[in-house]
Amino acid sequence: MVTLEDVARHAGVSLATASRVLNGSARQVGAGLRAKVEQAAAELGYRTNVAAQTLARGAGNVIGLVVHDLVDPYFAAIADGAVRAAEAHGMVVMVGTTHRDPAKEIAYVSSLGAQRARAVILAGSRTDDPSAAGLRAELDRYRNGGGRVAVIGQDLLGTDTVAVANRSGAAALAEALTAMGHRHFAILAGPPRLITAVDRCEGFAAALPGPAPQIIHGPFDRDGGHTAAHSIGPDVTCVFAVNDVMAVGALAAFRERGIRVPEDVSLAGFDDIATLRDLVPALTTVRLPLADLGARAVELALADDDGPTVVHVEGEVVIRESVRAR
Amino acid sequence: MVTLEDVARHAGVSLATASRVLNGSARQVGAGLRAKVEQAAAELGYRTNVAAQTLARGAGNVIGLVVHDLVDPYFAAIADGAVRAAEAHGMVVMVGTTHRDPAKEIAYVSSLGAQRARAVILAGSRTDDPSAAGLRAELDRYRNGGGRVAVIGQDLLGTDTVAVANRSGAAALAEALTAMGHRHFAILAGPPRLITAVDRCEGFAAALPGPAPQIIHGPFDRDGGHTAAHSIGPDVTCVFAVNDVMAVGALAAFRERGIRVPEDVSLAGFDDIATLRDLVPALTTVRLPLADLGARAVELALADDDGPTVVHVEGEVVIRESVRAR
DNA sequence: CTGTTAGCGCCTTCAT
DNA sequence: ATGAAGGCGCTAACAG
Repeated sequence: MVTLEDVARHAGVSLATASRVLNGSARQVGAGLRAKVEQAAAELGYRTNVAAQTLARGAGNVIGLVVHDLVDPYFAAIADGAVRAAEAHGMVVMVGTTHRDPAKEIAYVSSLGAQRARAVILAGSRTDDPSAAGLRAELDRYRNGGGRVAVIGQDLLGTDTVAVANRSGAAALAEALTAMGHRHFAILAGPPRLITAVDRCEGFAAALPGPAPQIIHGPFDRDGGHTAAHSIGPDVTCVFAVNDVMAVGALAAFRERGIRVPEDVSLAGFDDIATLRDLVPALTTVRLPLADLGARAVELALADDDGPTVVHVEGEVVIRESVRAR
Repeated sequence: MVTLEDVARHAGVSLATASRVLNGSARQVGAGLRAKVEQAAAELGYRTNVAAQTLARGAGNVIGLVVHDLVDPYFAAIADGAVRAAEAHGMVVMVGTTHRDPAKEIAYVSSLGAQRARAVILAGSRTDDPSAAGLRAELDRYRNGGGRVAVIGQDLLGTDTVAVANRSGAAALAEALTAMGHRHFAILAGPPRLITAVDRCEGFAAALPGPAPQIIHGPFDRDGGHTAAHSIGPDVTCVFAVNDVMAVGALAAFRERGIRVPEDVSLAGFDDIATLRDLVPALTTVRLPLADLGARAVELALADDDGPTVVHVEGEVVIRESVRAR
């Protein structure tokens, strides 16, 4: 491994000069020496040792991203946006997947702290229960060490956050559906303590003028939607799944039972997952700028503002074939 | 930031002892001191400084993963497997997305070299053209620096590789389709120089007993399949898209033109993307253990064998509704 | 503008 | 089993 010192010697300059041209920011080196150094570096095949650099500088160039599941297109899209934004800032991202295990989430934050990561981005909403205390403590520790934290979802950790307007988005969807003549709804509501799910569910229900909707809880994924769909009451004309992936599960369940969408029942989701755009019937949903969410979180975490900043992101109702007017 | 030295002082032991307790491998420290150190570390909230550790040890704990696009479920699944496997080895994964830009691929490998990454995993097949020379050079440099590299796809870089049996998988599919009575095929073949695409296309074509198939080139993604599908000849009874995502595009194109699948034409893909499992009609395809691909690549790269190891992975033909017997 | 010189935090022989 | 001391490769004041 060739070191900076090798380069300096080879170029006949001091270590400091070599450092300045190869890594330093303010370019205060004469053109002659600069060229010599650059050539020497090229000839020797020098590579910066990031570990040494990080140690000396006291700050690294990694951004940590913690998601539940990369296979879930929701998180994949967020990760994509985050990676792009990080790259634009000359940072690299380290991803951790928790598969919904709170302990792993904590472990990742801890690990990222050890890496002296510049920032950590948490995607996937925190569940409302006490186990979150551990995470909170770990995050505080991380921040005390000088790290920045940004959360995608809701503002409840007192950090920078990209807040998704789940309530109002769901409400807007409810209104659109109501305007199309629907009165009897069922909500595939997801886990009773998952804040994102609860917000969407409540926002939707609260905006309904007619009778209270049937609420069916279950897992936040495809199979959760599939299972929940089996419990839907007979007079329901429109089903709202709190995310697109669940809606897909519901769609499959309906198909299995010979229930046609949208002829027999209308169906709507939330997120507008791109990979699902070719589904038939096309899913009515609330579009979220997923990649943006990730990118903005990175921007927030990297901006050196003082207090926690909260950015609000609205969804947009998109009516497609899976819903039919009554 | 509390350092190891702080911990040592607080525990009344030497720096070396503290190091051995907190990070070293062979545990050669007395129970008494060990306890003291652990308590001190806990009280002070000590966190290993990975950068310092990496510098001192000369080797870090990061594995680099370079993919084209995290939003593509194919890569997302691979990334998922890689992250899990890495975690099992106490490593973390840094992902880079190239969005099919060869220059970015090189840049990432370079960056990972600077990070002294333990290994880099390259997913997404190398294109056959000369621009690959740059990548090759960069990889050699990386390996000369002591890094391991593993490739997912085909064995052509002389590195550890998880080789996907694209040819034989496609051939098996062709045979199955032929056995169902199909004779006139079209292949949505992807880019003419993308090895994975070419192998699948050729493997399929070579296994056909009847007339030569119509071959239509285009991008390797959803829109590529969509566009290519418009050029399909009138007598074709079965279409093979070289990956599932392209098949989805083709499906959409058929739908737009009122061509029914599988009544009017049969359709098959490759990969068996889980997210697409609920498509209607369900896609006939060749199943690949995607997450395994990523995990195995990590295992390969981490195993300290001597020469390059090549692991072969077979696909499995899965017949679903999108194909109908003639 | 360029060179000297301390560290950054940890690991690891080498003695004891 | 434990401690002392020299680096790992780079950056960042300080001097010239």
